[in-house]
Amino acid sequence: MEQENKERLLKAATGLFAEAGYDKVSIRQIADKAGANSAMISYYFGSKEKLYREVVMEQVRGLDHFLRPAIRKLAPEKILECYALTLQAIHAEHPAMAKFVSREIVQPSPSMKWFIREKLQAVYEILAEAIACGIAQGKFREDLEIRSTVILWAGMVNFYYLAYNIHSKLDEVSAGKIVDKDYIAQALRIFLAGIERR
Amino acid sequence: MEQENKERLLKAATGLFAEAGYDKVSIRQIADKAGANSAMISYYFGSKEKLYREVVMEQVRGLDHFLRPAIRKLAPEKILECYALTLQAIHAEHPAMAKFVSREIVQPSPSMKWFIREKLQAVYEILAEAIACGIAQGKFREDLEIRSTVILWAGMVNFYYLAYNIHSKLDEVSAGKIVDKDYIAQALRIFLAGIERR
DNA sequence: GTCTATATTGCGATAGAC
DNA sequence: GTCTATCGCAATATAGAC
Repeated sequence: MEQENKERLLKAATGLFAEAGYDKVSIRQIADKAGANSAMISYYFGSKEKLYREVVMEQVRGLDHFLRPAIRKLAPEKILECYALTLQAIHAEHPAMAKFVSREIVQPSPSMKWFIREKLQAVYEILAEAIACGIAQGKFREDLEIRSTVILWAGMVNFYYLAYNIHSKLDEVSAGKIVDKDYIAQALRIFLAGIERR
Repeated sequence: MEQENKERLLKAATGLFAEAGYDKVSIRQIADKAGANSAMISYYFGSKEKLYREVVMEQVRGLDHFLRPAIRKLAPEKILECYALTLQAIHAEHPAMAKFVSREIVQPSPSMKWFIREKLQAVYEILAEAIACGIAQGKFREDLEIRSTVILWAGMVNFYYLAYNIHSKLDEVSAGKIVDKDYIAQALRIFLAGIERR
């Protein structure tokens, strides 16, 4: 019961930060949403920035699933798929989370640069290795420039979550919305068909 | 000579906003960079927000090249290419510009929502029509879900600029950087190969 | 641990001299 | 048109009572 407040603050902060970003959210808003006092943020986390840091770290930890050593042993196309599925899983757990991760990719908070850079570098290296490996195995086209190819795949996957608020409102005429799973599946189909050797 | 200050403020604001975003930039910073007085911002633009609005509008106007009526008459794959080239041109003119456009796509400023939505809707419709048209002409696969396909292409193009600061520092070991033109060319090759009917 | 009250800072905006 | 000085506000952080 004692730690309940801390947990509620963390949860409230996650939702608000994800929705509106660091600057647009005040510690009072967070405290209100958590049903706690704003002074509790300093008490538990030290400062708003440290709270934010904790939130981001918790979210980005979702990427660790993709960073398991076992991943590197998969077939190249499976590695690409796994990256997309990991982000999808993060997003499924809480619709605001992947947006969070993506936002930190685009504009890392100053105090988190080291952390983000380290994570992204690791993710990048696995994807780059997968592409290189696929080329070496004759599965992917030889003329692929590896770095661009990695960014392309990251773009196809991340942009969907980044722009979620926008595209979910576009084209409202047509029936139904895009389903995450279908989007990812189609992305993978198109990308693999696009880089496959023929 | 009289209007020089206004112009310099606009220029300084563009650079700073593009780099750090609206919230992280103060009117005093803008004035300093422009070598002007912060009171000049109210004088010329009315408020910080109106200055921002002017900056965004000027940047987003770059998209108008893509919104020319003549575009719709091009072949589907040419339309896709034109979208990418338009963003590339925006970016080439000033390395911070496309990032700007992309950021407003991801998180439109409250006061600009109407404007952004309108522009994006128009861009989206042209791209969606191009995809639909390509399918009808038997050029693209029939199983493509149009909305997802549009977002995929937008993602491939936009994410490159969004994440520019990051990926330009990744993989520093390898020689040279990715050239915008080459990235776009490869993106188009992969995407078209990925959606083409076979 | 929790709350109130407040210290402190930095911001956007403006009044008014020149 | 441009500058200085300052107002008013909102935000973070903290001291101190309970």
